[in-house]
Amino acid sequence: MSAADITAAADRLLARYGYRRMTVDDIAREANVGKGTIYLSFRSKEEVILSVINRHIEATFDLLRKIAAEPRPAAERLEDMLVTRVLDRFERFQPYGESLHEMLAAIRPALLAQREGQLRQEARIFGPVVDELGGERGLARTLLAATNAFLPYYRSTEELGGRARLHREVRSLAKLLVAGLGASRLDQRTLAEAP
Amino acid sequence: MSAADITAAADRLLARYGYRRMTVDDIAREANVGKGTIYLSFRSKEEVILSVINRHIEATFDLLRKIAAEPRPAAERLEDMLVTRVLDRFERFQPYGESLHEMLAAIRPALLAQREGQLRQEARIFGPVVDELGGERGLARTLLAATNAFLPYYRSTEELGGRARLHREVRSLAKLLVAGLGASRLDQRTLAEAP
DNA sequence: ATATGACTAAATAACGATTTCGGTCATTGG
DNA sequence: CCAATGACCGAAATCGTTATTTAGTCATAT
Repeated sequence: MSAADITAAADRLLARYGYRRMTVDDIAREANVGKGTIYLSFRSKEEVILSVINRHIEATFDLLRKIAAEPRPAAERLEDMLVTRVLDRFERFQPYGESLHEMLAAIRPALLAQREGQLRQEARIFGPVVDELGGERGLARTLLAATNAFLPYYRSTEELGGRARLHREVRSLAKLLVAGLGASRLDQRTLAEAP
Repeated sequence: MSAADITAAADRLLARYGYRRMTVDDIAREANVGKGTIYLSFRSKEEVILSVINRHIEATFDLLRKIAAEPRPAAERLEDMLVTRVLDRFERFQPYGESLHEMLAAIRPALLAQREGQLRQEARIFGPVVDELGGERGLARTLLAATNAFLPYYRSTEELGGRARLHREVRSLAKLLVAGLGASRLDQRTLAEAP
């Protein structure tokens, strides 16, 4: 029951103080539980942080699934999904400010360990919509790779520019990618052969 | 006359020892000049490193210009340019191994300061070829953004996987982007309106 | 002029003393 | 009973200080 409470408490503290100056005792106090209680739900402090991050990522995935199921042309849905993938993540991690990178750096190995699984999961959300358009199986992964450079994980918040600029750039890219997907349906052979 | 020699010497040392354990005295010894001589051509150690990096980047730009000028269909040229942009950079920075990131981190501010200019320069190389295909002015920048996630600057060498995998992924993305560009020519309006 | 390397100030490492913090576990109160 | 706790432990971070290294300068030499 308290696992979610602990995660929520850690999230609040992360946004306020950043990773370095958030101790396990702090989390316990903020969540109104004893320190030991945290270790009934999590194996380590790192796992608590990971849980915070994953909650955000899962929330974005939910949004993507919702868009994927909307009754609109697949092209529109796919474009919006790509934009949402980037913008929702941006908005979710914006509050952590520059301390985000300190945090990501601190748990980098664990993050990398699960990144592949998460990409696979995300590809599974995009897959069916890609299917509706032109079909090549691996293209969902390609779409993700193309938009990855806009994620906070890769660029610092300031490098991403303001929300408005990011929105413009990623929208433009999304349109281009969807257009390419549409075209590839007409000309499958060109895309199939990869040296 | 010796500026190039110094840059070359620094490059050799960087690949061998990494950034941290390469002193200005080391560079002077390797280049067979006195330490003071280095400061006749460069304002600081940082500028020497920057010069090493820029030499590589310029070399890649030369390759791109060459491809842009080849007597082939614009679509083929553009696709190869995108692949080359990523793969040539990969091969050039591969030798530095993991010490690359330590180096990039050390001179990050200077790097960021010139990044915008370099992107503009690169966009100017891609621009004409994009024009030949479908034309939208800003799309060159979009193409660069889409392939940025594959550059060593953003991912660690190991995250990029082996050369073969990187090649496959970026080729696939390049084909998709070029296809999209071709399609956008037929349907300009869709791409023009960005919220 | 041009190049140099001894010199200096500043950064970085080394080190031990001290504090902080993640994780455990014997105790407790519901 | 046993889920929850917080005092406790050792490892790791931090600090204050000294020793060493190194980036950058400049008087001198070629």
